[in-house]
Amino acid sequence: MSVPDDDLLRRIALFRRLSPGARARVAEVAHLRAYDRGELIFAEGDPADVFIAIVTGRVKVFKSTPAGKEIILEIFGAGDPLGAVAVYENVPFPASAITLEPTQCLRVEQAAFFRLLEQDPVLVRGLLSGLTLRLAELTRRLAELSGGRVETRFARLFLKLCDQIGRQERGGIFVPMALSRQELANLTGTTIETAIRIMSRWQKEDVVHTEKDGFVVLDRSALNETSAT
Amino acid sequence: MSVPDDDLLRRIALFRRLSPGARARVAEVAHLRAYDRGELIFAEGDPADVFIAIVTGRVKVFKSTPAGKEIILEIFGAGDPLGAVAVYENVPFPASAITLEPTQCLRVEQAAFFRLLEQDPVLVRGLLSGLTLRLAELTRRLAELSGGRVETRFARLFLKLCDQIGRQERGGIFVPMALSRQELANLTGTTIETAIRIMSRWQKEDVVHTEKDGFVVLDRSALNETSAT
DNA sequence: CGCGCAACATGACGGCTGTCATACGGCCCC
DNA sequence: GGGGCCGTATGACAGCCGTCATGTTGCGCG
Repeated sequence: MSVPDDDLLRRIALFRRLSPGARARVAEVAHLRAYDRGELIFAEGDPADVFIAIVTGRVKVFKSTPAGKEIILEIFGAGDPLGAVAVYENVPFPASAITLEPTQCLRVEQAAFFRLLEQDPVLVRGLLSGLTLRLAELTRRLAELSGGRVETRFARLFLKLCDQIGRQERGGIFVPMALSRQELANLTGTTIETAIRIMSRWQKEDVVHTEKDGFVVLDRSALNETSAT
Repeated sequence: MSVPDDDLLRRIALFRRLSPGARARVAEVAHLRAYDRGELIFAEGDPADVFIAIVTGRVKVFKSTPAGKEIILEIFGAGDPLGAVAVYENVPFPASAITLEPTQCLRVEQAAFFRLLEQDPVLVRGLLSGLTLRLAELTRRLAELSGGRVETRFARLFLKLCDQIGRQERGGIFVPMALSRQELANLTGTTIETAIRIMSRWQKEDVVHTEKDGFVVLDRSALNETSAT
């Protein structure tokens, strides 16, 4: 654990708008921590005694279904906060978080986090804004999950990935995120076999190619058609 | 539209904890409005220029899926706020709201609502708490929707209704909420036909009976077993 | 190099469930 | 009373998709 500098704090959405003085106060109580790929940051039910934000890397937040399978609620990247709400409301984490890549996180102990919130109403407002976005995203996914076919959900997932992190590269749109078939299945609420079947067919039909470090979307219009079904 | 009294304001969770003086300020800017059953309060995409809270009655909040069907996100009752986040963030309503029964709502114009928020940090904190609960509920439903069978979701829905508003009555647990088959389908993310099939079978097997003004759960243990599948 | 493990791949099979079609009872309104 | 509409009910049928089973490929490791 080391002390973060101001430049690093500015990378976190929640702290970016703070005055330099306020960020200095944050720096005093924040600690950096590095995680390996696949490392558990917190588990569902753990007491939320620390606020966490991602500096570099990516993290999947997931929840176990009553049947014991897991469903990925969201994939967070640099700048996103983790479990902010749980800390604020002092309730256990409602989901688990595991790194998808080597990841650096910024951590603030609960008591110190509360002191920061009291001093800066801007932070509370920031929390509310972030929550709003998540809520909208979750309702969208809820509407999507119900009733559609799995292939439709896959198409929409990849279209979203393209828009968020895709770059024109390798003869298509390269999505630099390595996700296993199992993780794709958990993102779309299906089984690994179905995920494999769809991805295999798309590989053959040159719609989406799987590579070591991500995916290449070759036929975006095909995805658009499928997503409209 | 009429001016609400303090007793009525205390029924709304968000205002209950305010000081009497603060509540008086709320009363000055709030208006009451009555809705018939089945009346639209606001529609997805409408500008969120008014804060609304339910005084009496029940309201379904729903969203349209890409395929054009509707899925009920939540059913709100007395004391619950409606679209608070949208007003706060000044974004269009992300979903629609329609009354399930004759309903009385309290309305505060956007500008006045912002002034209240500035004067009372307690209100902001209250908004955040409410959001947290909704977020948790939505993630739970998201996990539930993915992968389970429809009958399982029905069982869990009725178990939840029992816990929330059920009373020991009519030889079972009476749930005083009249929901059509279509609404049951929208709550569980299925079609009306499947909803009818399940409810018809449960009627024959004396698990759940449908009545004019709600449902009677006769065999709670059967629901428990089904929900475990 | 052989072993073992994890991820990926493919086929068979069955059932849940969505879709289509039809019918019945209650209610409002003319 | 008759007609139309809405909600409920029931059956036939197809197909997606979950489950089970079996192979293949790639990688780390001794």
